[in-house]
Amino acid sequence: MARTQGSHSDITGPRIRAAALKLFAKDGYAAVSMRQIAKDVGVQAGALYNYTPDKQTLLYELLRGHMDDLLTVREAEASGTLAPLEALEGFVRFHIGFHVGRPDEVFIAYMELRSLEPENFAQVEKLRRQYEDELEGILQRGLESGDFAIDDAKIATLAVIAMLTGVNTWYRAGGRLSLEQVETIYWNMVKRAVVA
Amino acid sequence: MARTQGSHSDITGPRIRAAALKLFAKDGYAAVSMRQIAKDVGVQAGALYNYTPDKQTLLYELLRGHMDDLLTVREAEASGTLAPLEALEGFVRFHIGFHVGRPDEVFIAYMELRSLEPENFAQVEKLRRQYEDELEGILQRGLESGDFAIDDAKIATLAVIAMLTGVNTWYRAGGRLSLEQVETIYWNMVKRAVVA
DNA sequence: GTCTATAAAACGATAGAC
DNA sequence: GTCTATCGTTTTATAGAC
Repeated sequence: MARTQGSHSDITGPRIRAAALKLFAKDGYAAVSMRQIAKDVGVQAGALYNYTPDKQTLLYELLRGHMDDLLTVREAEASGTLAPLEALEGFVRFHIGFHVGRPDEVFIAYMELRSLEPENFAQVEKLRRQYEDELEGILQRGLESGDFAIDDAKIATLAVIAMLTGVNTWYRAGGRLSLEQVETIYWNMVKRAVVA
Repeated sequence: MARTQGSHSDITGPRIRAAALKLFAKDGYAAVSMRQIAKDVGVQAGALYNYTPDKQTLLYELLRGHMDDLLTVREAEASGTLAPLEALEGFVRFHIGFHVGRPDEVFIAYMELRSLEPENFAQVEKLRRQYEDELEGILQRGLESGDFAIDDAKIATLAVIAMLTGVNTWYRAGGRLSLEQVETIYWNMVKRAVVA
């Protein structure tokens, strides 16, 4: 007989977040009900409220956690002492590698920003801006050193990030190209687009 | 006294589509109720069903109409006789100009694809693919003629479109750069990224 | 900590009067 | 063609038993 009641506080919390992440990515925050999340986890809807005060907080914590991960992992890998060209290559390869490894998180981080209430939106937006600022700094340094030839560092930043994040719309592990090959193809395009 | 009843078939239909477009873009299809759309138009919810059989069809017709516009306008402007370089420049400038002029349509065409039921999704997706194929053809021709130096025409297609569509996330008419300047900045980046 | 049960509100869609 | 009224369902969130 399967147990239908009992204490599972250690595992139910993460399972709720995993289910919410998967369902929000597939159907969108507004289209997913708390009952669907509960069913996916294997508990009744009321039990979810032992782990989150409401649905909005559940979304916010997913997006906030994703941005925290992004900045933490990036900080551990980045080096401030590289020349602009090497710094840019490092950023491009990092961005692709990090993002293709977390397709659901990346998808909701982009698609569900508007589902956040204003205060939550502002928090997440600040972190996203912080991430973009690193790339803009690299491009600006390369522009001033003469290594890069771009018309506008801010626009180039947004253009490069849009191009790189687009990988997630088609890349699937196990396809005809390895991750390293994909990184190299995109790095070649970025390099040619901005390097003098 | 404002009239509260009467016949307005000529204008109510377009007003419903305009309101739905605006609200879907702002809050997302699933988060917008028929009552909200009706309120924005200035009619009662029941009246909407004189113009659309259901909410899903309303979304489908918006997305379908946008893709039809895109392909129709593009067909009128495109020329099959240009050399790869000129054809590519024409595509880049067209894409940016068309998309920044229709921010709400572009936004829902991308964000609400998943809100379409399978048959509707397939229809819209086919048109999107058709649009991408023109760019892929230009890049493939340039690759074969030796005008372009890219690793993979399909990936370059997706990379260029992702980069160009990203303009919509930040461009606003009346900002510090004119549309023509923005087009030129992006064309410079695309040109350098793919031209041999 | 999870269950069952339910409160209170909102939803998509329809019926019938005018 | 639009209105009012409503049906039947689903929603988020809570209360209280275990």
